[in-house]
Amino acid sequence: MPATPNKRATVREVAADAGVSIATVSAVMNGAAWVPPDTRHRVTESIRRLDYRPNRMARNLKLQHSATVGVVVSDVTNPFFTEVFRSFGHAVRGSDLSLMLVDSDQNYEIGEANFRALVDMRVDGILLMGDSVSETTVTAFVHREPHTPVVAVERDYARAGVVRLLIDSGRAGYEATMHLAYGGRRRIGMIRGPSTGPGSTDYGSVRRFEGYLESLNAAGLPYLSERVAEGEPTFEGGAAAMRRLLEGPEPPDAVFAHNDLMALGAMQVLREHGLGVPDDVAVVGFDDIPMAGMVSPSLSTMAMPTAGLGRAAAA
Amino acid sequence: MPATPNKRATVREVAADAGVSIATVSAVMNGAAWVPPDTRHRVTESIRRLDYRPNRMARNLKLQHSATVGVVVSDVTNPFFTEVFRSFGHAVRGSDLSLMLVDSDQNYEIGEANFRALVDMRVDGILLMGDSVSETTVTAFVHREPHTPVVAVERDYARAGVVRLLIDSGRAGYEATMHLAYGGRRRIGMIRGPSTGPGSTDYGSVRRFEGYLESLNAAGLPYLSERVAEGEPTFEGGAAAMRRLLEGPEPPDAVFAHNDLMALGAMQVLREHGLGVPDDVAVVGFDDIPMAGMVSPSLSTMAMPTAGLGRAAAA
DNA sequence: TTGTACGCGTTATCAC
DNA sequence: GTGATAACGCGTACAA
Repeated sequence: MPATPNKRATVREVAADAGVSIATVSAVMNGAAWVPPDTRHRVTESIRRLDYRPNRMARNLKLQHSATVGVVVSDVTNPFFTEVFRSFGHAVRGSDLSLMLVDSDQNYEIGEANFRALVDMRVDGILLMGDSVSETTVTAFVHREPHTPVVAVERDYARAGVVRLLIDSGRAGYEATMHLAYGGRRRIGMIRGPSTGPGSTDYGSVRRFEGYLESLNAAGLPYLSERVAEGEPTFEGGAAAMRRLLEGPEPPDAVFAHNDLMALGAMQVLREHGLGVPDDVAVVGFDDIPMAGMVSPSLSTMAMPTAGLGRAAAA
Repeated sequence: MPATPNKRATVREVAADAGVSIATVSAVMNGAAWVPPDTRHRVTESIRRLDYRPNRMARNLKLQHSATVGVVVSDVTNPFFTEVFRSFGHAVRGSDLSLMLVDSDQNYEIGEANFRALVDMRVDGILLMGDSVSETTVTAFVHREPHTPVVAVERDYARAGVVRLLIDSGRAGYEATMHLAYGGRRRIGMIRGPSTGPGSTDYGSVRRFEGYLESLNAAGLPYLSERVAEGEPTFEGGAAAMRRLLEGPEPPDAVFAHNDLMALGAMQVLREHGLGVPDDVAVVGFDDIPMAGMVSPSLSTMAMPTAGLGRAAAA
């Protein structure tokens, strides 16, 4: 281990130690080719000995950027989001920017704060997952800072200049429901995401529901409002919604859930009620999180992550 | 929406707009009590109109801190970690510091890079979850910067001055195994975490195994090395380990897994092999992630998160 | 080739 | 009460 001084070294100290000027040190740090080998070596040695690391705040301030892309996610607990985050990380591996994740805990207020914090920190890009920052905030930012790319997953910031990564939720919802209808199910219910508050403006939230409706119609099945329950896009939200569905006079024999987390919650409740899955009630999820493979039958959709997100990293 | 100039406003512009000096603007921003109401109002108005937001980089540079605590996690995909992260977030809610999560993707190199990035960014605290940054790195940092608290979850940085949050893994491992023995199981195997590379220095990794051994001994059961398989602390790691366990001449009739993710992976494999859980093979996990409630029988341990972590936030 | 002086946007410390 | 001004640490023209 080096001499470990009590205070962190600055360029100036390194320069003094190496007997050169700060300009030279900076040149060495940035790998300028025109520094004489012996000088370069002396500087490198001093850097090592003093364990010098450039102050990132000062550097960022000067350079006007942070070499960082911020990711704000509405629910860090949702495996789908962490999975996308992970593949996004793979996509930017190699480029020297780092990824920072902030969690909004399903809360608009926190989401906004997170977004602003990222902006104030001069991140070089922002990735939005789930619904936790308002359209007006994003629009205002994109308008002011057209140079920093903003990409949103499954969220349709219509009027803003943001890159949108969308699954064809309408079609997927249609097919999921159709799959159930072909399976002979007649009382197909749906557990949908929030239609108000955080999550309500998710692209998928409305699209998947629309797909469900269309499918019902195509299959000649009636739409009954008591067959649809909504809730937070979480395990608990799905469980609560399922409970409500079970309270009706004629409980569904199949359920299409907004996402896998909700589907899992629903299955939990069904099991508690002694109902067999899929014998008594079939359940179809959405997102294809790894955990989905653990339970009986669960539809797999979605295909975006890595590929589409790698593109976003380019900007 | 305000006038939205193309460039972000600085203190100077606000000062000019309000007809005061930058010192006054700064005073207003920081809520200094001695600014006359009318002046304060004029400044506030300018701030609003110009949509001024202090440059966080400059602020941090001056203040020598970031009002941020960094969390480096070895596997963002592990629900246990995100769950702890979430409760940590709850604990610091209210205080005005923000949480930033970086993922090491089960990789020492990335983990080190993440750690350094956080350090260079002058975070006010670091939370380490899982094993992805070496002891020497942490020790060096703590030695140099004794003022910034470092807390590690389930990782024993013995010689460093870091706050350690540990579950009594030895005891839990003992009890989990004992539970299986009482249930009449004789061929109790274990799927343990890595004994080398990332994860190998996890406190729990060695402790849980020790607990398993002690329990075996206490129950008068033999320890057979072919009953123990190790792997990465992931779903896939658990699955692969289970497969290896099944290849032996006398497969186990019960398995204690290092964590829930591995336990889930093991159950998946058992199901593939047509083995009943827990009839043919009982499985006990560790961590009590929400998903654990989805499957047949799964031990619940651990109790730390919010409480213990709130304490760390204080520093 | 190397040294120097200035700017990045804030905050804090004095004079006025 | 308010306004200059000096840091904070780094990058970089520009001058030597």
